[in-house]
Amino acid sequence: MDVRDLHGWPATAEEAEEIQDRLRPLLDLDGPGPQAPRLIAGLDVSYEGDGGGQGGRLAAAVVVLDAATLDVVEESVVTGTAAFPYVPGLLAFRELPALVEALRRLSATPDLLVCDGYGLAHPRRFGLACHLGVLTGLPSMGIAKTPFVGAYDPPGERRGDASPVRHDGEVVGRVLRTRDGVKPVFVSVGHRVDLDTACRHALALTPRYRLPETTRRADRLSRDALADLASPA
DNA sequence: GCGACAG
DNA sequence: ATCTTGTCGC
Repeated sequence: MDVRDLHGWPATAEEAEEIQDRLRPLLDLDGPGPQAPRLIAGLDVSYEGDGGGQGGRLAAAVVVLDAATLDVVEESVVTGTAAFPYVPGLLAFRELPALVEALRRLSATPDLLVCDGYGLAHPRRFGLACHLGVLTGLPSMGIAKTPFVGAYDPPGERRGDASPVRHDGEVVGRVLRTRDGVKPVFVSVGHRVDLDTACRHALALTPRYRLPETTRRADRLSRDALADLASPA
């Protein structure tokens, strides 16, 4: 049983957008959110072949880290198929079923979910991080590698420097420099956490590299799972 | 009307 | 996301 059986699944972009509009009011944006989480989960999905259409093979990974040491506490990875074609703004409908299943197989309950992509900084204010937060009830946030919606001024060159991302007259996220002189990342809240707290977690998760350890670990795990699919050990 | 467009 | 060679820098 997966999320598609619970509420059906959109067959068209219009239906998908309706679902986002219907779930958005369920978001908790009051914050501040977890200040000292013990377990932080990273989520990522890898695709096989041309990862643009629907039905292609994929691997969804969740890696739970000890927030204090960034050591891996638990891993979960599932293979499946893309549940929707890639459409900017509708990424969640592609990856949600596999990600939710991977989360379901976890024995630990994370205090925070860190997604590879956006939360509130989304055309309809309901990116993947928001959707996962509402479905699980867990605090969630997104860290994306490239710009999507909104305008911003380039942040300063030092780690920790940041500037707001504005869209339709609202601050929907923050461009954050996680390493000195390296291209910044885009942080936005998902559910039950505020932007300041999300950025603090983003910095805590990047002691060495531009991308957070959560997504680095989940990316490697999902990639390896796909490789094993092609040529099992 | 014409581009741009998370992963 | 994935497909791919070489190249610059620590």
